[in-house]
Amino acid sequence: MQTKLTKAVSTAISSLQATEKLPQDLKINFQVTRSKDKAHGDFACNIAMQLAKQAQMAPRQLAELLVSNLPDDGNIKKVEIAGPGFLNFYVNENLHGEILDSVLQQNESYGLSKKYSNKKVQIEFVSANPTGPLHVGHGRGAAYGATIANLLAAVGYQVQREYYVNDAGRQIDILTTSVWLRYLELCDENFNFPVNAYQGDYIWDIAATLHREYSDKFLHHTQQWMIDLPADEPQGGDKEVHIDAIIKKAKSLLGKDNYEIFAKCALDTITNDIKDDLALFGVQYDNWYSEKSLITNHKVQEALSTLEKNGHTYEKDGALWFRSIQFGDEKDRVLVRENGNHTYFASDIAYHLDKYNRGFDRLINIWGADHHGYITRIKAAVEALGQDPTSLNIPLVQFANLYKGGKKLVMSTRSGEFVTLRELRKQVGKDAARFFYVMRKHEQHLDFDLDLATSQSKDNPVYYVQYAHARICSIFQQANVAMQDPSVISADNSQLSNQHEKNLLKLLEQFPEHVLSSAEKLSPHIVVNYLRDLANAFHSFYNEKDNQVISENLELRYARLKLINATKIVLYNGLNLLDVSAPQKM
RNA sequence: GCGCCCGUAGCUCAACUGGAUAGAGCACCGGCCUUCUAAGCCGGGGGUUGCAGGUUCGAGUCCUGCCGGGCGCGCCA
Repeated sequence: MQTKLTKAVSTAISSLQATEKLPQDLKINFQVTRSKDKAHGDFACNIAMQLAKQAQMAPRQLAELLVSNLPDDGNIKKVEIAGPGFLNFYVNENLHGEILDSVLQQNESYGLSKKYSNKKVQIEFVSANPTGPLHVGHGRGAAYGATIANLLAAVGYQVQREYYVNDAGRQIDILTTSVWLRYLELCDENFNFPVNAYQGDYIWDIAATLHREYSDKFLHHTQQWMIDLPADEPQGGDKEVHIDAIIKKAKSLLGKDNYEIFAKCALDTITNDIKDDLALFGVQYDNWYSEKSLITNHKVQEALSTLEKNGHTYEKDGALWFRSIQFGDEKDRVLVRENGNHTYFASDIAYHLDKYNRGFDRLINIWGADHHGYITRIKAAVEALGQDPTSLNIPLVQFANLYKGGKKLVMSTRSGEFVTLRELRKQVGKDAARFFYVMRKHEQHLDFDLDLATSQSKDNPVYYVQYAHARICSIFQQANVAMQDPSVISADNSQLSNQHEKNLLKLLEQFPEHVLSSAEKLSPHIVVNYLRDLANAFHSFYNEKDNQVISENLELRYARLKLINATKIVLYNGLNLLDVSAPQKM
């Protein structure tokens, strides 16, 4: 309908231009939008105000001219000129509730569209370092990413969901060494556990697994590796230097193969834990991509060669640099260090090149807000590789602050002080957590009140929507009618005439638009807000005594069953996009 | 110091990317259950959209400068 009206207005302009009532060279950029207020018709158009100056006419006068030149269209019932010069359209849509037939017919696919069906998108999210369990901060990225993926799929995209596993680099060495040290403690060795090692209990668990399997096989007495060790922080030393020295000792004492046993066990245990955790959170991935594989498959080398070949690099101070200033970055960046090791940035470039080589039209990286300084850099690299940087979107997800007892909780992975995603899910349930996380704009800070979320009370907004769904199911049960009953399917839509019913019809019709804009703006909260509106419209309808669905009047009864059946379908489809369940009973 | 994000009702957030009288939930006050689930509905109070300018038919939204909060500025990952 919106596009029809847009076209009608355009035609009016052209015909006015043809008769030279309007100048030829107009900058035209107008919108037809749904009116917020019923008094402003169904749709509103701002064209007259936009063109007033260019046409050298008063907006209202221009509006009248436009109205009289609108093509004859059966859809338009009435046009009013209002306010400063809005065209308010009253349209002949949905007068008889035709929308219900499409909803029932399309059922689970109502709301889906094919607008982007020729596009392949990859969405990479969470990608937390596999050095510990996911915490509530990761939860937001997980919920947001999974929902975005659902939304993009709903508008036709072929979607691949990917997790980039940072299984290379120093943090993995720290992890491995932390496990080994805990293992030594299980062998009854005594020493001060380094402050910079991972402190969480899960490290004990991994160490215990290895100790059960190998007993004291990897035991090296403390005296062996303590000698010549630089002091740790509490002893007035540098914690980074201290841990690096222990890593070095661990590698040499254990030998490559045995060290690898610790590394692999730690990595596998944690990665599997993350996989399980996400799966229980309703988040499924199509691909887990290993950072290490980039190195073993020489992809980092390839990416660097490409950059070098295109003249985007130079050597300075013994290091290889990327000329990112040329692409708008504030300074050039190191790719290969003086010591010959490539930087994380270099492998990230290789990773992105590989993504493009896999044939995606569009890439979406969901990052935590603390990575924002990294965006220009990676986009610069993408451009230097000959790709269009606008095909890479990087929505930033702001942190979720946790509150308990009115106090903000401070979290840190290294110290092991954090609330895990698993814990949160156990306390509030998957549905509430998923819903809560995407209720707000992603670039907005989110205050997660644990007391509220765990209260299982009516304050929890997810219940409101689910309750509407459950109520509808219950009515069908009371009426003892199947949702697919022919009397429901073929019920007479024109029975539905009061304000509550019309409201519902209007909202049902808008669902596909909201899914579309939610997907295009990468903003799940649009769907969330829509579902709340729809649930509200249903609850209002339900509470009106005159709206008793199970009415003595059978024609009316079936028409209303049809109406609430369509409402149920849309509630279900909407919740499904959020991976939130739609219970039959509550 | 430089850069990015944010500032809207007592609290948590919307506002269709520049549109008409800035809307919801929570909290507060008052109504509605012998009739399809009261985890619900209806009504009410509550605002100089951080401050000051600017751009235009029109600004919460855009530009400038302040104030306040978050984050980032490594040959770390």
